[in-house]
Amino acid sequence: MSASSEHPPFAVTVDLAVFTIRDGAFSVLLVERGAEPYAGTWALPGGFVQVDEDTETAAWRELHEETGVAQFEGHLEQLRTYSAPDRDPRMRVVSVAHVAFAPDLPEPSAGSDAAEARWWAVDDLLDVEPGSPASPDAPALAFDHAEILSDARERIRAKLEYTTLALEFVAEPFTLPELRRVYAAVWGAPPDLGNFRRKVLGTDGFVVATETRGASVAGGRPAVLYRRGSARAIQPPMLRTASA
Amino acid sequence: MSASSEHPPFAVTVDLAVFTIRDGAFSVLLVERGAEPYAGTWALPGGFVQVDEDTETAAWRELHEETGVAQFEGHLEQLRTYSAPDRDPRMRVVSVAHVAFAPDLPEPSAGSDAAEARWWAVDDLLDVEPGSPASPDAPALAFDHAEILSDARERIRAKLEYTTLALEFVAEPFTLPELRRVYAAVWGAPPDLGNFRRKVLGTDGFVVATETRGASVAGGRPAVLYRRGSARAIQPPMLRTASA
DNA sequence: CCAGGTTGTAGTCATTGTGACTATAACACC
DNA sequence: GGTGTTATAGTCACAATGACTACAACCTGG
Repeated sequence: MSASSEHPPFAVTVDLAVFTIRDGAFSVLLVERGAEPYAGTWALPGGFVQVDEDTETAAWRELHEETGVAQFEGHLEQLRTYSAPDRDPRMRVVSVAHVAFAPDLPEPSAGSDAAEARWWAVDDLLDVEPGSPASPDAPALAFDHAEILSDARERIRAKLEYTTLALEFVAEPFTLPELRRVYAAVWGAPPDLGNFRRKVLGTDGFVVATETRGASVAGGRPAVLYRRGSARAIQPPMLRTASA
Repeated sequence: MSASSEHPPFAVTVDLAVFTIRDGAFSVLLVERGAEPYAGTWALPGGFVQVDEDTETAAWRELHEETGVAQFEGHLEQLRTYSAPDRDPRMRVVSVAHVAFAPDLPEPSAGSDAAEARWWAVDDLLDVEPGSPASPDAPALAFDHAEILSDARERIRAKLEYTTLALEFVAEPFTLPELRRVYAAVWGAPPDLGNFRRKVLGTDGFVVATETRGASVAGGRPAVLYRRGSARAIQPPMLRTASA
């Protein structure tokens, strides 16, 4: 890096898009802001990075603080960094956004400073197609969090195609229809039933069958129970089709 | 974000992995560091982000300064952010790495503070497979730049599969064999000749044929000249095969 | 206890795309 | 004009997919 004479001080934060599936809806955790700016509006959870942390450590820490879940079972990865000079009116802030996934989590305890925290259906916050807020009673998100959320959703939609990331959204043991509902929730439409089964079962290490089978849920035939396999990639990918 | 009492000051930098194809080799621009730390070693170009810039603007600015090319024709995108607490011994630095592509560029003028700047074949700096430095006379890179470079290469290798990004490495007009050499250089082995043509020509908007054809280069049949098309995605992707 | 709705599982078939080839065309140079 | 080199065109078997149909296993209500 150049020996430019000035290196202005920045504040570095992490923002978290924490996703889960709740009642069949692809949902994200938001906190209501208690302080200015944007007091009273909803925002992605996050916080300042400490001096001795990298951003991923900070993200894990904030995740535990905000969700109150000590044993967070799930996945966390960096999304991208947002650095528009005017994105925070108080000071010069650069935010490293992260994405996290988890099976259905309990309703979160209100965080330290957050007035409230709750799950929101993503489709109520964003347009179905990537764009600006849509739903009438949807809250406008603070800062550039609508953009972050939109980017995060697109990242997940894409990753479901070529990774086994959907497994992070289900608790073991699970059934194939349960796993399929993850795809349906994230993509907005379910993949074809038969083709989905063929693909999942045909991909070595995607899921591991157990001997047992669950109880019938809604009057139908009970489904076989599975556990997560060790495979992380789906090759060739399972594409979301335009139709369904 | 939480109202944590402390928000320690960080320096924010951008690091750039600028790639081109030189003499058939996938190459990256490095600068020799003139100042401590790591004086005398080679590093990715980069610099501090100014107060009124976002990181992408800073990356473009540094790119112009380092390459001396005012009219940089190419593509630039964010890679990811590196934030290990000890990555810079002087101070707490968070670096947002970017990746840039360009057709063959002139040998760069030495930047402001850089003792020297030149192109290096990426395969001389990194192991062929993602990992640590390999080549015997390869310079060890400063900071965590070997990791950044490795991540950048993998990003590009992957993006060639499902985007038309390879077009950014060739100057118009170009021939299909020229475009194929881009894939060969980045992937380490050329895609099958016939299948490559079928895929490129069969993807609407990848390339646009011109009437003219070039001169024979090495005693062979002259190839038809093409221009970049408007398509940005390749669907389904052109996969790099294990064989070639 | 049987009928009918509901859900999960198994298999089919035409179509598309690919990997691995072979054959032919158009040039340069000797 | 032959020979080497490079570009272009086409073939063929195989893998994977999208869109289906048929069947199995469970529930509940009459």
